[in-house]
Amino acid sequence: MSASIRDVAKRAGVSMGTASNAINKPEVLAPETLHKVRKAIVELGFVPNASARTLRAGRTHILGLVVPDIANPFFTELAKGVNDAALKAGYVVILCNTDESSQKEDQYLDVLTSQNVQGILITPARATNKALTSITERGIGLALVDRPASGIEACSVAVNDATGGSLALKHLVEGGHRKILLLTGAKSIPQVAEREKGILTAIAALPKVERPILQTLRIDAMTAQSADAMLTSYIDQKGITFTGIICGNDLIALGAIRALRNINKSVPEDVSVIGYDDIDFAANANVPLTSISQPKYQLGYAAAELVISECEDPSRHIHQRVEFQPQLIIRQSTRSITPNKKP
Amino acid sequence: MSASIRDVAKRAGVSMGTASNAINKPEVLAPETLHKVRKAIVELGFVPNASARTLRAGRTHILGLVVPDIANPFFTELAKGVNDAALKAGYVVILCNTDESSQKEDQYLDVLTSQNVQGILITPARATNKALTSITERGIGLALVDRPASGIEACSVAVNDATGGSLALKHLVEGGHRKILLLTGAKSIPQVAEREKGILTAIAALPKVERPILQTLRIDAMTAQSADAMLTSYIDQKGITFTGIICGNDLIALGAIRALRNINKSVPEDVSVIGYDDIDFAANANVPLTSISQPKYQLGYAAAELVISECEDPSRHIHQRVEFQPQLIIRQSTRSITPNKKP
DNA sequence: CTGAAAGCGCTTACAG
DNA sequence: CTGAAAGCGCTTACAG
Repeated sequence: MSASIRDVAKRAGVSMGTASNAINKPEVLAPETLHKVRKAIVELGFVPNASARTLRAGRTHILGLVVPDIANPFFTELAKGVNDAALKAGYVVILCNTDESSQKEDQYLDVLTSQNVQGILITPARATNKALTSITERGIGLALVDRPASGIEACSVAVNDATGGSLALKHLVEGGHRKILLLTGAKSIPQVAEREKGILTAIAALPKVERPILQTLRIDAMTAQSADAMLTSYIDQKGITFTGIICGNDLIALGAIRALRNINKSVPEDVSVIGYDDIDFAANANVPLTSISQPKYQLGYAAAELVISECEDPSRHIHQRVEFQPQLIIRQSTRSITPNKKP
Repeated sequence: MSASIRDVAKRAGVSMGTASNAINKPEVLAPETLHKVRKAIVELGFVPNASARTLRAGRTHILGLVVPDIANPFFTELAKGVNDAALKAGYVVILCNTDESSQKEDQYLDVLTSQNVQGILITPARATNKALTSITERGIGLALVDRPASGIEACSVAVNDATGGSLALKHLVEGGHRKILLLTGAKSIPQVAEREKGILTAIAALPKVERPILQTLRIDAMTAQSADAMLTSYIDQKGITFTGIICGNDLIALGAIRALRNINKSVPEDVSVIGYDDIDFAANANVPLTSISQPKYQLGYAAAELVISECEDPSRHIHQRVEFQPQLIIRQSTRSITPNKKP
């Protein structure tokens, strides 16, 4: 059997209470006593039993992270942020992958509840989930990630997608592009819709002479394959009626570049392509991708901090909405087509 | 405060022990008693406290998954497999990302221990970790993932890396390649060493005339960037002294292709390149990658099943080593340079 | 600064 | 079939 705090106390020649204090409130102990206890802890390889601790103190130090697709690099990075913030605060996180299924989501929410998690971080599969309210009612901390909290008493951490869309558009327009293709997914995806709104707003704000013509091509799945196939057939029918493409994400951008290459068009010489997300691979692609970067890691980190602060001091906690700003990362997949514009 | 089993007992007019039995061993109760207790449970909305239960009964239904880098698509897929298997069996998994740091690994191992996880799945950062033995000694189930168990009493699930290396080599040799560069990481990484062994074995088994000359270039990090930089300077000094490259993983392959492209060499026309892992992106790269595929998801799923079976019935459990076989996936980054060889 | 003692909520032998 | 009691391992007032 593994050592208990009783063994530690015995070995160090102190009481259990003192041994406990050595771990939880080292500052109240005399240095010598502390040293003795620590020595005993090391020698015995003592690890506190979390269940006992929880039972007494009422805190599990467990968080739940619920995401639609952990295979998506976006969520992977986010998960890393959550993990690091959690570890730093002495929390641990249970990972729940829902495959975009609301049913699996509810199932996980139940499991997390029965595990007495102190907080839950979630990017809901759908716009709303009524199960979420019962979470907060049970006194479990909650934070919405990559989606602003709407109609729910909770913290949220998100990135401004409208700004992101506008950044992409402005970059192309400043490069002299006036015929732009928007290659993206279904409008029912909140992020897609929001970015589109940003693009339209940015166009409206432009002086008339600079306003580009915007075509939109929606693809079924936000993957490279889908983008490649649909762009190819689009060009087949219409020809290349644009000088720049704004993509729904980096995978789509990569697919678009491949489609163009297959018909012997190169990027950025013939067409400029801009992605979204700035996934790790974007910088390492054959044509390093210009993209809109989102602070994925920070998104997770901030959300975890928020939930943890709620767990630590629920009474003083105030729900907040944190919003990050996306950032334009210029690499080699876009170029200016305005001759002699800048000095 | 939420109701405790004491409240239930009081309300039902029975003892706590009887109330407990109503939940855990309903068959030993008189039907009437059972009914009374159940009624009280419903009326009070009683939910058992998992920590108390665990403290007494000793099972948390929590698993820990420790990986070096969750951002690596290989481990992401693996994690999905683990999660799915766990959910199916009513377990939940705590994700631990070590960033290849042994220190972080030990830290997580401690946290998992103190959380009383019932089992741990781990791909250790280094060849051995003495902390692992103390895990099994504590009665925590253990499975080594993507690494055969050596010197440790535990289950393991791995892919035969020697076979993988040999598959890669044979593919190039069959394509007529006789000058091959092995572009990989440090030999201290078990997988790297094992694949290399497979390559050498395969060479030795070849008829003398077919035996290729093998050069080896080791890079610091198994990333595209590192591969690009080091291959570029290697070629700078020696020129292109090979017709094919076997890479340590797909990221390296992607970096190699970029390096070649920068000096106007194309793949596979000038040089054939073969990757390893067959990550999702491999198929969608600009030059779709020939690669050695590993059953990532299944690796995780199988390992989780093994650990869970150990948790469920430790006495009857027998440690086993599961080995999967890698598979050659031929795409467009390699080609045969033997003219008129095949009909 | 340290120790003795109560108790977190539950389960589990053990009597009866 | 049911109840009284011990105890899982820890933390936390409370004395001293």
